[in-house]
Amino acid sequence: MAIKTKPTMTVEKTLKGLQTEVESINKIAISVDCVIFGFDENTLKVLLIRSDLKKYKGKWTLLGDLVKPDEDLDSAAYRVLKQRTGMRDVYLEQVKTFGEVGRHPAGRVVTVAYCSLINVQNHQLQIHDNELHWHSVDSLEDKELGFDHKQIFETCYRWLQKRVQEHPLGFNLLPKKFSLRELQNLYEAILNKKLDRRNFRKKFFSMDFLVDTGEDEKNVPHRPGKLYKFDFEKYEKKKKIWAGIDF
Amino acid sequence: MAIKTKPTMTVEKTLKGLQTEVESINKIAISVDCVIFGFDENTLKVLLIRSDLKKYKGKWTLLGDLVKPDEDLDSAAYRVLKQRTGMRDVYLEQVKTFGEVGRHPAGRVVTVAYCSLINVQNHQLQIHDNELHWHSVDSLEDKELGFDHKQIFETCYRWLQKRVQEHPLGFNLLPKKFSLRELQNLYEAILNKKLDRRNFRKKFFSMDFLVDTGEDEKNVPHRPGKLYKFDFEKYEKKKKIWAGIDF
DNA sequence: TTTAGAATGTGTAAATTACACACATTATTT
DNA sequence: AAATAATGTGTGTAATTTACACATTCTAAA
Repeated sequence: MAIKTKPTMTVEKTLKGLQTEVESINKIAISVDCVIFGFDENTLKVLLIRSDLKKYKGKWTLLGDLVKPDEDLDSAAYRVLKQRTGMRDVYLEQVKTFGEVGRHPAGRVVTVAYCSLINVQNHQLQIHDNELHWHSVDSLEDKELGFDHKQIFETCYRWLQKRVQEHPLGFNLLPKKFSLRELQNLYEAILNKKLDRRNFRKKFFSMDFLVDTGEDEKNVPHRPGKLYKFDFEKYEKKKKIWAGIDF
Repeated sequence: MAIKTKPTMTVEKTLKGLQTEVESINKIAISVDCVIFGFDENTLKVLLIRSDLKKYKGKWTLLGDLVKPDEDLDSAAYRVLKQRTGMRDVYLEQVKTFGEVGRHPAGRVVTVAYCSLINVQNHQLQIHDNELHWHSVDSLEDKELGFDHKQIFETCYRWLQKRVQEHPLGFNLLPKKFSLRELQNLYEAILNKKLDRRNFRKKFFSMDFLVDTGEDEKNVPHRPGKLYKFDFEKYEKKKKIWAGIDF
């Protein structure tokens, strides 16, 4: 290909000059917002907090905070998570950035949305704020959220629905050891549809990442199922390259 | 689930107060960077420009700019694209945000990466900057880019490879009317592997979104192929819900 | 202790989809 | 007119997905 070009004066910017430019223009703040999913009572839930902003008084919002000047984006998201839930070592992944001019009433704030998956069983006692609550994903359908957080939530939820079918994220929502019924309940809750039990089992067994712990469920009012754990190491070694055109 | 909670003093922030907080903290600038793909001479290419920063003199970089305080992120990306290539109505989608503390030498700059796909044929005369050039994706492998742009490019390229198999983006890289060979060449270039011609055709015909224009290729030194166009409207109506657990 | 209930655990046949593969056709060029 | 080079099409096989039913095991209640 022949691109027609003509020489131009190239103005070389100095580091100093650009620094000034940066400082003069940065009237934009940046924040992170976490869509924190949990799975409990066979229901997919999201952690929300009451807005501390008068304008949105009474409205539920995602957990978020401004990013500090010397802080990585991921670290900021992680900090929010730790501060609000007391949890460490949780699954956290960036999903999308929302930056419409009018999205925040206090001025220009661009926010980076993160999706987090936590195991509610291990950590339920660590939440100490009265205004922090789990909401079933279903119940959000007709709930208004503050800011553009409804839109952010929906983006992250759709992201999760797709992602969970291609990567083994779901296990982050379960205890280390889980029964296949629990796993299926989780997938049914996330995807919001019934799955065939036998085919579901076949699918997961054929992937060959589930390890039989030798233990059974305890305290269930019926025949206990076997408990499995997910072999992340084996998965990392064997994971597939995506292939196949399909739309 | 019973979350143990205790009442806390909730400090209600006023809009004014938060505004001050935002202003005091916003030492972070935000930019957009565009990974602009084109397809020419059966090769996937990326549009790069010479860094205007002394530190990266001589290095190629992505096209980007700081986001203005009163400008949406998407608009900023679109502006960069229009300014540098003179093109309108192009495919543009946000991919990921990069915000590590040390990523920019001039200070803290968080950048939102966009992927753009353009039809080189329609627009090749619009590029007027001598320091703006197409680089084959292959050739980037052993080229150093300025800033963290190599990483950004790689993220966007992998994103494209996956995305193009699930959504009809690819057509944005081709003329409105194209032969199946061109389409296959495109996919082979993006995915960097040979595909079976018959199965490729079968696949696309069975999706039933290709419309026979009745025209043939012109000026080819062999039997001309039929020209097709993609029926985006039909696609929008019929598009599938993704299904199938697989990892 | 017996029985009813409820969930676990397993196999197979049919249908669909993916893959490998070969030859006749059509236009161009010499 | 013949050689070349790419287009255009079909079929058999393997792999995957889907639909579907019954015996087993443990719990809880009678």
